[in-house]
Amino acid sequence: MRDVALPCDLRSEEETRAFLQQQAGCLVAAPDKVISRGASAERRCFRVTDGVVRLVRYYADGRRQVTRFAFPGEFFGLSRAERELASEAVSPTTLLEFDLGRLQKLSDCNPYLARQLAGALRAAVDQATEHIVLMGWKDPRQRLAAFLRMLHGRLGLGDVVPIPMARIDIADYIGLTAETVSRAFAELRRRSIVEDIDRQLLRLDVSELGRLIEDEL
Amino acid sequence: MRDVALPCDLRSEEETRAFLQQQAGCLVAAPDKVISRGASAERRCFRVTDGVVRLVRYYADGRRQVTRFAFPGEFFGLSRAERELASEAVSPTTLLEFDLGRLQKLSDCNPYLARQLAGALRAAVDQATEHIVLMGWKDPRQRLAAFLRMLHGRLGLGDVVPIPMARIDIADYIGLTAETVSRAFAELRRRSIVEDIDRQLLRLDVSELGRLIEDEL
DNA sequence: CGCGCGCTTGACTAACTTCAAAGATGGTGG
DNA sequence: CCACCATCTTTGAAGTTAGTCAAGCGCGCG
Repeated sequence: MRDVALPCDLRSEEETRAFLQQQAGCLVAAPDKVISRGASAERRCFRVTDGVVRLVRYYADGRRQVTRFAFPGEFFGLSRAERELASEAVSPTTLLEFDLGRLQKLSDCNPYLARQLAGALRAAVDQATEHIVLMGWKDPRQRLAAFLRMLHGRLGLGDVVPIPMARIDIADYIGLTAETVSRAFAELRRRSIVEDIDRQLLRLDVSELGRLIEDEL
Repeated sequence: MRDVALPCDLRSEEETRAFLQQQAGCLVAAPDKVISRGASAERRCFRVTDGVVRLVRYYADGRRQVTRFAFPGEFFGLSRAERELASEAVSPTTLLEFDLGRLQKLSDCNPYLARQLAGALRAAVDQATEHIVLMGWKDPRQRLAAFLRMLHGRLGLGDVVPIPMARIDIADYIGLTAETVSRAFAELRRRSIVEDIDRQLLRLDVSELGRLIEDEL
C-alpha cells in the first residue's frame, strides 16, 4: 500500500487524523479477550475507539494488578512499561493498532501528530498519578469512592455512571480483594452514596462521594 | 532580556538545549524544602539538575503518599496531575524552572524540544507504571525489594546504591509504615540481600533481589 | 558532651484476607 | 418459554499480618 501523501505535508489536525487512520489496523475484541500479551518486543500501540481495555501485570503467584483502564479516545502502549503489560478487553471493544516506529517517524515531522501524542502521554501520566493517590487511601471505602469518582469523571453522565468492569477488576485496580470491594459497595449503598440502577449502572451522590474521600469517614 | 535566536531556527539538540537553559530559572533547595506547594494554578514545570525531589500528596488526616521520586535529568510537572502535587527536595537539590506556556510554544515549533518533552513524558509514565506494579506486591519485603531494584536502576553503580531518602519517604512511597519498612529491611539484611555500607549507602545482591521479588518468598 | 531526631525492635490490636457457602445473574439448550 | 448451569457477587466466620503504641538505640549536630 502506497502513502497518498507525505506526512510532513499534512496541514491540519483533520488531515493528520485522516492520514493516521490509514496507518492503523482496526481490531475488535470481545470481553476478556487478550489484545496484547505484553512483552518488551512489543512494537505496537493502540487507541481505543469504543469500549474499555484493562492493562494488567500478572504476578508469579497468580495474583494480578490492573495498572490502568483505557477508555475511548485514549492511547495505550506509548511507553515501554505499558507495552510490557498485558492488555485485555473489559467490554466489547474496537481499537486502532499502530506501528510504534512508524508513528514515531510521523510525529517527528508532523507537529499535529506530535502534539496529539504528547497529549496522550500527559493523560497517561495524569491517570497513573491519580491511581497512585487513590491507593494511598487505606480505608477500602475511600479507595472505592475515589475509583467511582474517577469513573464518573471519565464515563459519567449527570449522576449516573456505567460500571463496565467486574468487581474483581475493580479489586485488582484499587489493590483489594473482590470480597472487600463488595463489602465497601454494601456500605456505600447503605449510606445512599451509591444506588443500583442496573448491574452495570449506578447513580452516585457525587458531593457525598467527595466528602467521604476527603473527610476520612 | 532579548531572545538571541528564534526557537524555530534552532537546528540541533545542542542548540536547543542551550536555548532552553536561557529560558529557565535556576533553583537551589535544601533537604525538605518545598519547591512547589502544588496547585491547579501552577504554571511551572521543573527539571532536576542534581539531587532528588519527591512529589507528595497530603491527605486530610495528615498521612501522605509519595507519588514519585524525580532524579537528575528528569522533568516533573509536565502533566496537570503532577502540578497539583507538592514537590519537596529530598537531598540538596538544584533545578531548572520553566514556564509551561512558553515551553509549550517552543515545543510547537521546535521538533528537538518536542521530542525531548515527549521522552520526559514517556519516562514519567514508565515510572508511574512501575510504581503501581510495585504496590501490587502484598508482602512488605517484596515491595521494598522492588523499590530497591528501582533505585538501583536509577542511581546504582555496580552493586552499590545510594539511598538519599529517609525511611518514612520510602514507606510513604511503597504504601507502608516506617516500622514495617524497617522490619523488611531487617529481614533483607538477615538474608544478606542488602548490606549496610553507610547510612545512605547499600550493597545489594541484585540477582537475589530479583528472585525475592518474582518468586514470592 | 548532650540533646534531638530518625531508625529499630517489641507487644498488642484492628482490619483486611482467606476460606466457605449461599444468593443473584445471564446465557443456553431443550 | 422456561429450566438449568456456570459465573459473578454477596455475606459470614476465622485467621494473618500490617498498623498502632511504646520504648530503646544510635548517629549527627549544635
